[in-house]
Amino acid sequence: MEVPATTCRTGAHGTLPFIATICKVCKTGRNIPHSARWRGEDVLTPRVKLADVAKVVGVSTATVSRVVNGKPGVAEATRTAVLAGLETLGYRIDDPQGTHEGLIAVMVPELGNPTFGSFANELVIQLAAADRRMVLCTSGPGGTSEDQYLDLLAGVAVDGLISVSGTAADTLGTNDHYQRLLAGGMPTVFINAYDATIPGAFFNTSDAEAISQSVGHLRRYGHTRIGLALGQQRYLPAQRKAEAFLALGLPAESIVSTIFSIEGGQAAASRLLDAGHTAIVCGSDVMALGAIREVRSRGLEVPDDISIVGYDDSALMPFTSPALTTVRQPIAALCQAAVEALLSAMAGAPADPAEILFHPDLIIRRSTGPVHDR
Amino acid sequence: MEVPATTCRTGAHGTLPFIATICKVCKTGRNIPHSARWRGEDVLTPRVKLADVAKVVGVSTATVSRVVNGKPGVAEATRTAVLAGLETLGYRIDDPQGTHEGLIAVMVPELGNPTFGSFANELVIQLAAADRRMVLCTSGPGGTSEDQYLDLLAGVAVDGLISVSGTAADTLGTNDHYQRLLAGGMPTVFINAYDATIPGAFFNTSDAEAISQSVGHLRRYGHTRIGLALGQQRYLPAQRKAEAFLALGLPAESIVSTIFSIEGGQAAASRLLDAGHTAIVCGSDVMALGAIREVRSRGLEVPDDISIVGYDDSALMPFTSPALTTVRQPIAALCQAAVEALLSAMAGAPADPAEILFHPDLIIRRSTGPVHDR
DNA sequence: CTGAAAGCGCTTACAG
DNA sequence: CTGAAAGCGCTTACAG
Repeated sequence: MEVPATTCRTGAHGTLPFIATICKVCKTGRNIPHSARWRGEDVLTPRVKLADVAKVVGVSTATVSRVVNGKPGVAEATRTAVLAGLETLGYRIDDPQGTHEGLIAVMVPELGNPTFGSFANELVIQLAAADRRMVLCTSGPGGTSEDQYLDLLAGVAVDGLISVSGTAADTLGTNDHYQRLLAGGMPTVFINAYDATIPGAFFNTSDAEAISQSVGHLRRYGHTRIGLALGQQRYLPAQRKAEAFLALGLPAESIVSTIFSIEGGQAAASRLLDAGHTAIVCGSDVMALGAIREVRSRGLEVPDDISIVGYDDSALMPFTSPALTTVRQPIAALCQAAVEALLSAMAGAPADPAEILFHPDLIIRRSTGPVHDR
Repeated sequence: MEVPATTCRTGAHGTLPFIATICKVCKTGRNIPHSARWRGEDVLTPRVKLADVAKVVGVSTATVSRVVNGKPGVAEATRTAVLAGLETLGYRIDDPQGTHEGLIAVMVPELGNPTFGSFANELVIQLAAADRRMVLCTSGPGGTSEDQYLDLLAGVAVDGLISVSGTAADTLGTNDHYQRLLAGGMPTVFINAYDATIPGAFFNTSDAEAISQSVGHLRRYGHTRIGLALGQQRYLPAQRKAEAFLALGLPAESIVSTIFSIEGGQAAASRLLDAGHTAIVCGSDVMALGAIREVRSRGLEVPDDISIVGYDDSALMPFTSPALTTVRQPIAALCQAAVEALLSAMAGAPADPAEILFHPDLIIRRSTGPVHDR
């Protein structure tokens, strides 16, 4: 099998680094696509023509053409014979968009946070049940950006998009890519994001509810100096949690924004502990683990000295030390609603721009307890 | 924008459930692909023809054709003018394979196990550094099967494949799909799998080394009744760990195979504890957490009564109760080697079928301790 | 229902 | 280096 030259179609823009790459200058691929090779097509033997099939079956090319294109006015017997001929000769229909089975793309931030893995898992299952295939686009720091993925999707046969905690949750920055995709009619649905300028369907866990459950639980244990450790303030869930926190009569000084990671949780906890808080509500379970680490690094104990509440109820949280009290996102319900909305959008239903809030559940484990004055 | 009818091209096989689905009977899509809509093409206005461009630029269709196809023998000035004309009129080249930028597909089992999330994260980063885009195919129970994904890949523009702990690690069952892809020249690379009948490159963590480190550590603590809790025996890593275990002089009765999950770990531990073992080496961290749960459910403590060793050193294991002693897979090194091999295969380097073993590290935390006779 | 033939969009020797 | 013209594979009125 001959390896085709690795230049773009024009041949004018130098050699391309890899086979089947498109040329950055003219956006054109090579003449013989590399993918044709592993599809098992022999690029050297000419492909089957309509005329070949017509000759074998003993009909005109017109008739074969009609069958291939599903035009009416072909006797059933003839159609069957032609279909058989197409099959045996291996005639391939030229589909510029790439014939495919309604592939769904799912955008998720980095998979380091197990919650996003759970969303992905739940979505494959739900989509598989609807006989859909899903492909995951993970961005994450150091990886491919969400915008790069969205550009990519324009060149790949994708029929629907589910975005989980994506840039549409980022209150800074524009969502041009999503705007363009939606304007073009790409069925799209969002989980844990909201952008009023995007006419999409948004399915979110209620941050207000999560905060009120967490704070209520701590107050019942007698805590009054309650801190809130959040990730980047530019993300909507962080903003909403902060608002809900203030709405409960707690002071703005008790809110610390760092980043959504173990280190971020530890840093936020450090400042909140310095300020004399006896309980900390965290923006994610991962941050909560960082907060616990900070408490212990000071020779204190959770929950004897300090209570910690997480958010997400991600996998394995029952096994942490101590088992984490946290607010469970209703992942299955969220995914089910999102998939349903996506499928109906794909079926042509008119877009119904709205935000639907889902109620979380407080899962009480061992990281919270009665206040203990220090 | 008109929504096209949702029937296949032949129109003879009933209505398709969704727009842009292919017909199960004739494998044909509809006439107007749905994807054309969100790409912003107006399906109702005819597309730009070569002749249109020729007229505007003031050359013959032959010249435009030459430029589009990169044929030689066009004056540079003419070529530039034509390229400009193509651009302004928005002429689109019909690329049946879908022009794309060398997309890489990564197959991973379910993301419930954080280790697979870590592999995915590491691979996006490494591929992004090489200016490659990656798309994740998660199988997992209840989801889309690996074989379904592999079939799908034949219809999508994918230029390379990395399979992590896939069916090629399954010693039962055939790997026809991989065989076909590889035979067709699809650049493919495997992580944590091995199938001698596949002429691919395999990058694996040494199971023998992992077991010998774990057992050695426990023996140093005085344990002699050491059990091994594994997942399905059909998977190669389970088989290899069992072999290594026996090679260390430990009895076959001390090996229990269940499944790779918390429940599997718990069930295996239950049988091993009944048989009087004082330490259990597990096939994954997730199984180890199940084993710890079983120990505790019997009123015993880890590591005071029973020592537990995990495998993977997945995310968050330092935060479990107790922090898990485990064997760390060298994920970064494994991914780096796999990506390098894949890129060179994509660049046309001859396939180099071989298995390369990577050495793991024992991470000693708090779930292991001196033997304590019961 | 079917085919001969005209037509369409693109490519490619051939002539200059 | 460029265009007129023949050719290719497919589609589509039109005639029967």
